[in-house]
Amino acid sequence: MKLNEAKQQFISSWGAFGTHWGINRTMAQIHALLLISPDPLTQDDIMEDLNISRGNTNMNIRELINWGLVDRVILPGERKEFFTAEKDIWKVVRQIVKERKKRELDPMLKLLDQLEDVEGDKRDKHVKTFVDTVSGIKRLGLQADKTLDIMIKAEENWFVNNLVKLFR
Amino acid sequence: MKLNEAKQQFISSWGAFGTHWGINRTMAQIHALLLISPDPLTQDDIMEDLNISRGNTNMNIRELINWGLVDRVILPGERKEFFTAEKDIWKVVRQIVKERKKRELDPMLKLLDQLEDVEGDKRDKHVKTFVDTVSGIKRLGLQADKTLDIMIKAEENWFVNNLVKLFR
DNA sequence: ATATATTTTCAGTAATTTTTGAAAATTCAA
DNA sequence: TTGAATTTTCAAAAATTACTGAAAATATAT
Repeated sequence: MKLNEAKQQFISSWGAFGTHWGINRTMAQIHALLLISPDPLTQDDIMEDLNISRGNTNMNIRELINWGLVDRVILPGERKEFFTAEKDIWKVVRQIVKERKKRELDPMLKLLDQLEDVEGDKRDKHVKTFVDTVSGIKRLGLQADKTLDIMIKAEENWFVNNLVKLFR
Repeated sequence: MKLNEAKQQFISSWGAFGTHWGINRTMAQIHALLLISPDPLTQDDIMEDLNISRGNTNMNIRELINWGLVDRVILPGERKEFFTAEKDIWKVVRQIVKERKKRELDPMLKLLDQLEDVEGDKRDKHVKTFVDTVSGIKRLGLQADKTLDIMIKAEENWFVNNLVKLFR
């Protein structure tokens, strides 16, 4: 396969995967493009490569920066801003985990705490099933919380070596 | 908080969380409703509880069945079909992991395999960055694949006890 | 067999999300 | 300062995704 074809494939598939994970196609595609670009790109480079509008490009780059996946780079002597993505995939994954944990898991645990002490008689099966379900989810959520925290701090080698050995 | 209010909260939040993970709101809400229902429900029960149409209900129940999260139940003497959700959250999580792995991770690994042997000179930095990125993702993907396979087979206690002890 | 209850399908509609593009704001060099 | 280059914003349009409801198909009881 030629490089250009492969690049197209990669970008388009990365975009499709993104949509299965609640990430919009364009944001995922911009990320993909930057991942495989050896040098930083400008907004215009990205617009042209992906055939998208300036506004769209701008918004999604900003969002990627918020997620901590892309950095603004100022090149001396250049007027335009450049953008670059972290290339170390393990760092990327940890960053995504960190953000999603903060944005989703933490609030969910807070909610479950409130729901857990619903008033009512636990001998009522409706109350019982509700409380048991909520408690079960919370228990697993707390577990995940701990595990992910450690994962966020871990080095890849540490993770790979230890976790995989343990699980084997 | 009263039970009914708590139920509403739970269902609506579960739906919102779903949308962040590429699952449609209604499907997640039906799942939530069944999770907290002590007894199996009919399509009509679900329609009424969630205020959604028959068609919508039917399609999303079917989808939940495809995901292995909901079962059809025939109650003796009853004409209508009933539906029930697996209540053991650990089983639910394993089932979701299993399905998403099959639907997403496996195809992605297949694609990466193809992209990895793009033709071209690795001294060209464009080729090099592309291949390095793809290889890096593949390496992590294979790792995840192994880990998730073991997780799918694991008992909750086994998982919780061992993993958490290891990570502590 | 026939009638009735129940489930499934799917074309059309509605809601939501994403994208565009032009105007406004900002930055920077001279 | 001024003005050109660049970035940002956001209302309107387009695209995508989800939902409805009625008709068709299927199942069950008499």
